[in-house]
Amino acid sequence: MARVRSPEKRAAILDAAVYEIAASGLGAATAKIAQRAGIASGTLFTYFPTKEELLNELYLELKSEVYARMDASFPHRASLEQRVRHVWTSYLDWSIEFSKKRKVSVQLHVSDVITTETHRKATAMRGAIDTTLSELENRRSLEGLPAGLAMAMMGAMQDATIEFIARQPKQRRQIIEGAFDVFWRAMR
Amino acid sequence: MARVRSPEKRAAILDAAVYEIAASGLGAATAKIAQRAGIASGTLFTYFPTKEELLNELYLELKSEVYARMDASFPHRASLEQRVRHVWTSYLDWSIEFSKKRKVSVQLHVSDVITTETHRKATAMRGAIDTTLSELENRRSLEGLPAGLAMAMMGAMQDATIEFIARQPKQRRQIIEGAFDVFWRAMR
Amino acid sequence: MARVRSPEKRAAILDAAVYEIAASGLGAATAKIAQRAGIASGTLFTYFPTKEELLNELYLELKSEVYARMDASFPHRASLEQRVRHVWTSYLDWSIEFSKKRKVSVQLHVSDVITTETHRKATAMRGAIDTTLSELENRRSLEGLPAGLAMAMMGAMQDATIEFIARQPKQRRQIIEGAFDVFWRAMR
Amino acid sequence: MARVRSPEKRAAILDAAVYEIAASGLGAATAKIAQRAGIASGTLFTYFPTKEELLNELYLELKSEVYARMDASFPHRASLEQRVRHVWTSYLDWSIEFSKKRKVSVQLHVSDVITTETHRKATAMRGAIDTTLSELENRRSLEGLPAGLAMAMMGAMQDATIEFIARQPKQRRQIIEGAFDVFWRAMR
DNA sequence: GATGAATGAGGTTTCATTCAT
DNA sequence: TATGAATGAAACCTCATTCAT
Repeated sequence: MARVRSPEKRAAILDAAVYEIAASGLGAATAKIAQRAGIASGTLFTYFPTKEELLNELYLELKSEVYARMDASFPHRASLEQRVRHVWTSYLDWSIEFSKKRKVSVQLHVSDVITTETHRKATAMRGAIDTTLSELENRRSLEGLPAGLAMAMMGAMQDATIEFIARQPKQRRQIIEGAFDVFWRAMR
Repeated sequence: MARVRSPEKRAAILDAAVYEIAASGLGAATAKIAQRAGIASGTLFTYFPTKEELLNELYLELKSEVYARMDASFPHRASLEQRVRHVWTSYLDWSIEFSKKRKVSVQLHVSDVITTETHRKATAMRGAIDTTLSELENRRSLEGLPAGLAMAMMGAMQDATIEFIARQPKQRRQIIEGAFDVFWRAMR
Repeated sequence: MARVRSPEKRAAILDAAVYEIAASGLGAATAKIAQRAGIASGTLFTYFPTKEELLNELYLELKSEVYARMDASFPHRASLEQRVRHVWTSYLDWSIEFSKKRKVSVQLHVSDVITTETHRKATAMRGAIDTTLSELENRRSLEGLPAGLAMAMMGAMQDATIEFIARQPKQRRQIIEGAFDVFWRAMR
Repeated sequence: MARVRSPEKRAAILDAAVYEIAASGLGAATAKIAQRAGIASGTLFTYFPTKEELLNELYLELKSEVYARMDASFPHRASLEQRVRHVWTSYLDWSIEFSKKRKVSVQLHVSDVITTETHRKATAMRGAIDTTLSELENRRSLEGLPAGLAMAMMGAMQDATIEFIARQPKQRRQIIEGAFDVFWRAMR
């Protein structure tokens, strides 16, 4: 049996990628990523055959991390509002705690490197959230609007909110709550 | 120093940049942009000293184009709702008509090439919209929330809406109106 | 030090090398050769310490195969013409049957990887053929010409012939015979 | 008007390519070729878009050089034998004088980088030689053999001859003449 | 002995920018 | 001013070989 591919190294590469991409954009050099991950430049390619694949995997990793976070303490039996509020809050908390990760996630989302297949996989990862969000969409207030719009709007409104929290970190809790109220009003 | 000789060439370069960046991302080669603009590769640098400046100017150009569009038929004396609805609708119309421009605008916004100075200039361009939007923000419903959040939310919600229109172009009008209702409910 | 454990594996590597080199030239990756041979990339180097050695061994293997083929049914007691014709025909038959092997053999011959030592060994392998060919060279018609020229010319003329057979495979026998007549005329 | 692509540089690249390929095979680095040609590594690609194109152009250049050499003092009114002898001798002279060029030409010919299109162009370059060679092929002695075989055989026999001249350069003239006699006997 | 992950030099090609023409 | 050839620093990726397992 030869040396075995180490999950630690894989994780180190993805971590390094977040750091470098946050700093230099998607053009970040694979060599720099490898260096920061503490491996030889060529080694990166035993874990990800091309840069493109690395980026796609990174996207999935980031998405899965947020979803895991939301699922963790999900209040399955709470009221719809409570559940939606949980999604709202936990995503914003994650976004602020790991702002580089969020930044990279957005860059990837906007770019053309993420394949439809990857987008599909990412969507499939939404566990408890999906149930909650679709419950939300069935409300009268969103009648006649395309499925998925509620979720998309939530994401969009969260993204808008984040920038303001970044500028006034001390008012974090207040902004998060206040913005949720705005969102919730829209959904009623 | 970018002494501008022919406004036509300048415009041609910006147009070409939109096309190429929409196709290949911000990494689009200046040489390709020049070629598409029908000029020699070196000439581009007579109009824009560096690629970075080109991108910043492009961003301003795109922003100014949207704002001009909104200002054009702005219903200055209409009700607040009517005026906000105008902003909402005219932006979405522009986004759909010039989807490449919007795509590029988003890419630029997310990336790090746009300087704070450029962002400042872009903000300063909002004419009639600004008055309307700040009127909106002064409402009780947004009390306690940071200034600018309403505008940011509108932008974010529009971006979310656009993707759904792209997927169901025939329901365009209905989605635009429905989504506005959602937005307006949030603002009340 | 290439302690040979399994002759089957060794043979598999050489076979795989023929295939890959025929497809991609001498630049064929050792890893691909190993893969096709059904072994791990590192194992290849247990059998051949360097790629260069592999290529040299491969050259000898191919040469020895042709010579073995010629020796197999060699008409030791036939007339000189009959014996030479046997060499001519059996080489061409082999070349057509194993065209990849011939192609690789030529590539190796032309390149600089084959050492003089290997060339020497290859020459030493010519068994019955050598006797026949030197008999041919002693004829008056080749007087004053360097030793070995007859054999070289035969090889050259065969190589020229092969391409025509490849293009008109149905006339194979006729071309082989006709070309031999041309060659034989040259030798008389 | 910008700087103009200089034929001298193009020639320098091709010359450098001959030198480097003769030394290291077709794997010769484009950077090394550029360096030897006295230009920046990137400049090479303004003259030849890819290495493959460079190699194809190089092949044509070498072929055209030989053919030009043969055409130069071609004895159009001499006997067939005299004309064929001219082709024979002038090619061998060129091969010996520019042995690196010949070596590279052979490497290219054997490899797979030369496209069929290039081969076609190369064939089309044979001027006076073609007329003479086809006259040769119409002789009774080659009846029933594929068109082009005579020319191919001549090439092959010349190649065989060259190696012997390389080993005994002092007997050059004698070997050239002797080998031609052998060839001519084959053609009668 | 067999495996395949790890290495890092080296390969081709691209690109923003400069500058001779 | 306009041109596009020239530059050389990266960029991504491949590969022969080593060596821990």
